[in-house]
Amino acid sequence: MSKTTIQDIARVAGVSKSTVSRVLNGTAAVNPEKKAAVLEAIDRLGFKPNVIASSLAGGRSMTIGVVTQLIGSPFYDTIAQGVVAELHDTDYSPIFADGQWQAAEELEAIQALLGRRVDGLVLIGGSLPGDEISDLCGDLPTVIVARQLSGRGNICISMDNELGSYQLTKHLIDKGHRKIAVVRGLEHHRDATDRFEGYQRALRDNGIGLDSRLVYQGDFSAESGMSAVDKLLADKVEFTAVVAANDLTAFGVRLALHRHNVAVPEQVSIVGFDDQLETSFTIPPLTTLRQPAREMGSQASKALLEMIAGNDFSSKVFQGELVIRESVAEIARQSQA
Amino acid sequence: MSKTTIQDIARVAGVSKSTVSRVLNGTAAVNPEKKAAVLEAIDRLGFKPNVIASSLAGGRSMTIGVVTQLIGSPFYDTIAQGVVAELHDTDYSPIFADGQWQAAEELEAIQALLGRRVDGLVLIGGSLPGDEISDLCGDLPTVIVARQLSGRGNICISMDNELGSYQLTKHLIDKGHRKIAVVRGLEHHRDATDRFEGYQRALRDNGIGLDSRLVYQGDFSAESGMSAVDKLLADKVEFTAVVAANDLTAFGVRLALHRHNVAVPEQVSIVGFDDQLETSFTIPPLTTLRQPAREMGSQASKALLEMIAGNDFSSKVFQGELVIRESVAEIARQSQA
DNA sequence: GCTATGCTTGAAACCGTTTTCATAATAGCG
DNA sequence: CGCTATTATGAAAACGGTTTCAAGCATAGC
Repeated sequence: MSKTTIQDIARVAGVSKSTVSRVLNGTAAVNPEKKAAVLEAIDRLGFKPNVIASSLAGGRSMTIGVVTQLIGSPFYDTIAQGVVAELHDTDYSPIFADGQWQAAEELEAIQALLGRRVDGLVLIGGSLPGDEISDLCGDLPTVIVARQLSGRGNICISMDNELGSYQLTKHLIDKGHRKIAVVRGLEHHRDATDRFEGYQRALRDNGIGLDSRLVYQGDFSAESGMSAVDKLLADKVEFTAVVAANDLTAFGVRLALHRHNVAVPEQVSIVGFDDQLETSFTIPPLTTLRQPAREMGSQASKALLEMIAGNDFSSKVFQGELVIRESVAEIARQSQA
Repeated sequence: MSKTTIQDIARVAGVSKSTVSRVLNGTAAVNPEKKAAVLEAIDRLGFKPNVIASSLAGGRSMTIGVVTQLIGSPFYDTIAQGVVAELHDTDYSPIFADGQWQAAEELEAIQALLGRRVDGLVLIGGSLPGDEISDLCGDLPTVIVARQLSGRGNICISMDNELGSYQLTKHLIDKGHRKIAVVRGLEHHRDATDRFEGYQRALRDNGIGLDSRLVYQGDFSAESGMSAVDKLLADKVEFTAVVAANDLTAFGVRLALHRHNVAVPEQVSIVGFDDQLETSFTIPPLTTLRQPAREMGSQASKALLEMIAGNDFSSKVFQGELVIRESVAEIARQSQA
């Protein structure tokens, strides 16, 4: 909390403010002696430049706006961490605002950030329409993570959810499964619908018809996984595997199965989506699809930095990685749950 | 990204900058007609005040520094969410900097934040000595969360880890357990040592001697939980329960036990610490101690806001809540694992 | 020895607000 | 109706830097 200003340094070092500013930013050569004097004054007075003043004068706030959707999901949290981590040894600081998965809140969050004159914006998830984003942000460097937006010129760092889910389902099919239940994620959530598409495509590609009794509308929660199993069992629909909307849902599925005394993976196989930390330690360890969340976050920051530097950057879609653990069993062609 | 300034508004509305500023902040009464004119101009030109300029002039940055320890722990993440959430509809924005659980980094993070002239600081966890913090922050409102610091005048929002662990261990003892293993958390980490203290006190209070073969030095990871069990079993030391440093460690313990075919809770009981989300869905659902992480975060913000407003605030220590699920079984006095 | 060139340097303008201060106008009061 | 107390308002001075501009000075070139 130094009350000393650049002016004080100038006086002590016997130079002008301009010169102090120049040694501070290295924007021009200064006489070594004067430079030394300035440096020594800075050190002696414990001077810390006021970033705010420098922002105002320089026209750049050296700050990056991050809008999150605070839902407490490990996936989104990890992305945010990647974003922050990548900014770590730059001169930019991340400043947060929450959108709460509601378009209105998100808009407000972005506007607040704009008011703070952030030099760039990273949007993690969210539900605001793409062109509204473009309108708001204008030519401000903006990156959207964990969301694919076809809108005009939006840069997105996203995941191929369809493919991931396809791979997962395909894996099950390869292991001999035919009656594969699915617990869908939140209705109208793009990730959820994409994943469901992948599930369907895998079925189609392998000549398996879509059985509507096997699809359950969940919401990414563990509870929805439990309900799905309860219903499946109550309705006496046969299934040998379930693809869950995400890992958390898979946890619910697994517990419900346990409650009903059906063995995993002997009687029913399960696959998740995300590869969150705990997933290696469930019983049995869960086969799932790893999303490179942290890397997506750091890519977003990198992209933003590039754009701020004037270079351009194009969207990037990551592919997940199938991580095979022990929740899927191979079954003989005609066995059932 | 409005390039329009308060000056433009003034011109359009036919008043002076001062008047515009006054209607913006309500700092003084202005003629209703002029006020209307100003408001209409603001609306028409889509004017958004430049927060940076206002910070510089006003001497307050309207920003709160948050230093995190990005370790990807759900507990700390949730605290951060609480902090952000509580700031949500104030005019303050949180600005993050990461300390990475290293004193040097933490110091740097705080200094960066100070350079940005934050109006308050919340430190989540961390390892910087208390008086160094006091030195750095001077009279800047500062709140430390998830850490107890006896230093001069530091405000802390913390958890009684000792008590929590005591309760957990006591619960086990009440259920008839006597040979209770413990997997300790990260060495030298205050939370870990406090929890170990609680474990010891519960033992002592119930006339049970401390058996060093039952204590394993872990590091809060799931892996350390697994190793602990492996070692216990390899050494053939008898135990009927294990208190894990946290939930994640408990997951590891549980999996290792499964690998060795020991039934939970029939043969061995487990308790965790944290009550993270997934904990309700493990097999069996884990008995643990709930830490009010989100609430701690929001309390921190509240405290800070109070302090900024000039009111004072005193430290607060939360008590966890024992949440009993199914990972602990009652055992007859002499049965063993 | 004199001018052209380049490098340092300080003065001053500027960034977009808030806030103080003085002034003009209005209201209150006897 | 005159005088004071109050209120509304604008001009101008901060806030703490960056940046433009012109001038000073030394060196190099011829």
